[in-house]
Amino acid sequence: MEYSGKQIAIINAATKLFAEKGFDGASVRDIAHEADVNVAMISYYFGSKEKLMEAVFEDKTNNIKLKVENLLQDEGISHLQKVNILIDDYVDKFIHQQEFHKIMMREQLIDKNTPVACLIHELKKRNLESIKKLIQDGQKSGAFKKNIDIVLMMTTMVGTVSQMITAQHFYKKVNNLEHMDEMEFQKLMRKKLSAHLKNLFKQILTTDEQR
Amino acid sequence: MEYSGKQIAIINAATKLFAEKGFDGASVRDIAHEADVNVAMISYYFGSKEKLMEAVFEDKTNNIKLKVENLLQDEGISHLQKVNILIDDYVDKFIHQQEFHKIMMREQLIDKNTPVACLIHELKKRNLESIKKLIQDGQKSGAFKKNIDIVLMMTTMVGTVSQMITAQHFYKKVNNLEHMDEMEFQKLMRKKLSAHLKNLFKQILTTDEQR
DNA sequence: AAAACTTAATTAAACGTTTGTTTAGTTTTA
DNA sequence: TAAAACTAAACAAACGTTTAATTAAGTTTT
Repeated sequence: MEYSGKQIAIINAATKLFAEKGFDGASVRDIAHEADVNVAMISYYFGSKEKLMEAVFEDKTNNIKLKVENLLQDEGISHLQKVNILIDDYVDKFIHQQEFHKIMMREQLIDKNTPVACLIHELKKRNLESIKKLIQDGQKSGAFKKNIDIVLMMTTMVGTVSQMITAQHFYKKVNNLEHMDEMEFQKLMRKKLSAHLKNLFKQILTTDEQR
Repeated sequence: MEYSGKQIAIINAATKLFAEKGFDGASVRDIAHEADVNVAMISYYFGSKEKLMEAVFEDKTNNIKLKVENLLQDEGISHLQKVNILIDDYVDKFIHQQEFHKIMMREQLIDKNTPVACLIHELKKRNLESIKKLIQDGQKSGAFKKNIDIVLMMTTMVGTVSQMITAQHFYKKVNNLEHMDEMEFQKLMRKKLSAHLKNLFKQILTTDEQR
């Protein structure tokens, strides 16, 4: 789908306000004002507020797919290195698209089978399948141990990053990092999260579980 | 604050619907209908929808405080055992009060300094202080290693459990657990999460980080 | 103990806003 | 000059809240 300048402005304004206030909290007039267009343009271009949300999803999910497929083929790097690259990729994507990820978190909390919920479901399933392959490759080669609950492992990755973004003000405050500008702080978060998750994953994947 | 039967009904209805649909998504008429009371009773008893949300928080945060204070004094158990008890306690509270925790997650996503946001902030700060003591005790005794990023560790605990609850339908589906009834599935989640987090925390706290 | 009075609980209806969407008309573009 | 882009205004529906009237419960007076 090719979007005009105004349509892109609307999608970006919607992304910002849906992330800040939620779908019901952000009115179409808010969005139109933020995008600097007439209210009617939203219905005119997207049909409805609901459809606008779907357009946001179609637009933002294109840049969000993990680069795990190319990783699988690569034979020059170790299995653990592949996992580490995956972690870096995920953390990067999440931080650079915070707004959209916040929208995803909200939508997942809703107890309904909306079109958007299905999109998220498919996205997660596709990601999980790829990662499963990557882990199982490592298991076959003996680099990773058996009996890994991959879904639970992914839950920790997604959950840790989500929680960090959600509570970043809290993290800033308790660590006395309020002097930092936004860019600098994002870099720090990225670094800390990556190192932390790589450490955790190494333990999950390669160390024997204690019983 | 002592609440009458109807007031409790309103608070519980609000908790359910705020969790399902969010603050803006749940109308006062929805809530009144769910609680089987007249719409006007909400303003009559609580003043406003906003104040009702605050009442929900005051009511539900009373049963949510972690039992970490008593743990600190106890000298009969090891430092790692204390952490394990803390994990069990947290997982239990989260699963048994899913609805309220979903509300908390949503509220944390909002970029505003609402009274409710302050309540969450204080709750988290208090919890963090207690856990800090518990960890530092273990460090002084030599049971835990130095240089632990406690906030990051807590982010993983909170994040993993949150993510599991948020995406529990997904977890059910990919593990072919859809035949399970709700109670049985909650037991499984509780067990899996506890074991997983205990394993992770043991690594974070006692194993030397690889560099 | 009955009647009178007071306060609290409860209701249906109405209030003024704000909501998402549509209309009918105007301007711009090709 | 026909199609597309755009606008201000109007639309009905839903929103949170208030009102005015009624019922229930409790207290005081006779």
